[in-house]
Amino acid sequence: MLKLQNTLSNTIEEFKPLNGNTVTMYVCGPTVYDYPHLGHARCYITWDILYRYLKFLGYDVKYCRNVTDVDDKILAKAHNENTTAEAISSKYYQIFADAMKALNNLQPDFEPRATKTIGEMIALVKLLISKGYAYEADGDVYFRVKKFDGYGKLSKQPIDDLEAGARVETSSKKEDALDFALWKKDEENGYKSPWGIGRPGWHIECSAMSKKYLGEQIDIHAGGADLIFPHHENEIAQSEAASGKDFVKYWLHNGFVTINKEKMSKSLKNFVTINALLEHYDADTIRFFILTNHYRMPVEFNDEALLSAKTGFKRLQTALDEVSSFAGKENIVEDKNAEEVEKFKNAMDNDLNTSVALSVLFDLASKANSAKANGDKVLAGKYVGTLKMLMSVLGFTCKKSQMSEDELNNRLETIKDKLDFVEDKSIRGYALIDKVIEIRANARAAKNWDLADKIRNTFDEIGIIFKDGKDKTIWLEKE
RNA sequence: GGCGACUUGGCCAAGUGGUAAGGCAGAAGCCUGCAAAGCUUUUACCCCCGGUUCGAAUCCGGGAGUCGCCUCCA
Repeated sequence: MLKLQNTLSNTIEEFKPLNGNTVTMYVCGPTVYDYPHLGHARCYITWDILYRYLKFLGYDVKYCRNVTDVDDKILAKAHNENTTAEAISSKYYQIFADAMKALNNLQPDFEPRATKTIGEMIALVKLLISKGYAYEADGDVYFRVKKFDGYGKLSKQPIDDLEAGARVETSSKKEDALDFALWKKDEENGYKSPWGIGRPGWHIECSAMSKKYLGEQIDIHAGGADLIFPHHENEIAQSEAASGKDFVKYWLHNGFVTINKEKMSKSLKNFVTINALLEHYDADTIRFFILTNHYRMPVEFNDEALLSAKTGFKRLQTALDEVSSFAGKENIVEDKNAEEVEKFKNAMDNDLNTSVALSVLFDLASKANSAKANGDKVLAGKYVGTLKMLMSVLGFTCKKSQMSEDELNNRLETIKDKLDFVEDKSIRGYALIDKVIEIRANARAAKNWDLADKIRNTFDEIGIIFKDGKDKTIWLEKE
């Protein structure tokens, strides 16, 4: 039985979808005006894993992750770069989408853009006005916070303390300092509405898109913990005031990535972009790094941690590759009833305890390696098949990247003068490597260690390593 | 000031009352012509002080330290 920590109750609750086997899940997506950083990666990897795990459990999941493409920052950037908001948001949406793909996050079932949902937002604002929860003021529309009884129930903020807070934006247009904007007058960049030309407020976007794609009541709404207040609090107010029903059954929030113990963020300028990180570490390493910590805990970024993750993941990858090759395709089977799968599910069921889930993968890798060492292909295939299945549930690519033949030939070119031990000079690419392995195998059989070592050293120069197995030698790209 | 979270071995980390998973790093051994990979073994007075309990890293109280939200923020 899956259990998840619900921010609303601040307790771990059993997960029971509202409607049978269907799960509706909404995640607050990015505002596309800049490069996404590791903090975004953590958030979207976390919820990607929830999506994958729910599907693994057999649920029919409808996953919606919006794109906020109408926003002050987008407009400001467009102004600075002398272009349109559309150009800015399209550019950064594409960068975001590429990053998600590079990280091996699954595509959500719906990925609506705010600018395509304006009609629904206007309808929702109209409804709130008609119910007395909102009011127009000189082209703006504000939500009447004190009219909504449950305000503060998610963030546990006593409304009096909020009011006392000095940092709440005041405006002479508002009836009350706590009221927040549903619609803002903007005659330059706005859309037609009953209140004149303007733009939607940030919070109404998610309420409208969630309602349009998933319905008035949904199972899961997730996002970074920094969205709890005011964003999610305001979403609750808008959606529940409009529908009169509970908006979300389970509110889930992920912790931050920190750097020098401080939250990684745009404003502190202490962020590392996903693209920059991918230049040094592969997607599996980044995912592994994220999964070593529980999703609600902070995770501290530094190179030592990434290096540790890289080595750790490599152990799983090596087991997967080498044991698969040993066992042979016919022996690799997924054993869904294996005790390790049971342990994995127990861990994931416990509020997505991915660090324990990872320990199950190491257990399987270890058992697979041992089976290989004992020459048991059937057992090795069983363990490695199960390992592969569970790695896929966690969203690892499980693909080793083989060097392209062109790249290989480029590298071979730089050592061509040292390949005098290959008689046939016409062979190139992968075939040449195979030939070299054969020559080296013969040299080793003849105990010609000088030649065997010379070959290995020569290829080491171009970043290619030979690993001598029991009955065959394989080559790898050095990292 | 209000609300919330965290403090476990050299580093990271799990642990939801019964005596400390796992990973990285280190050490020893086995295997291998050597190397790589792998296998085996190996290091914890759980921030401090009280309390509850037969028994607490786990529950309660107090203290110290760290962080987050309360403003755009994943």
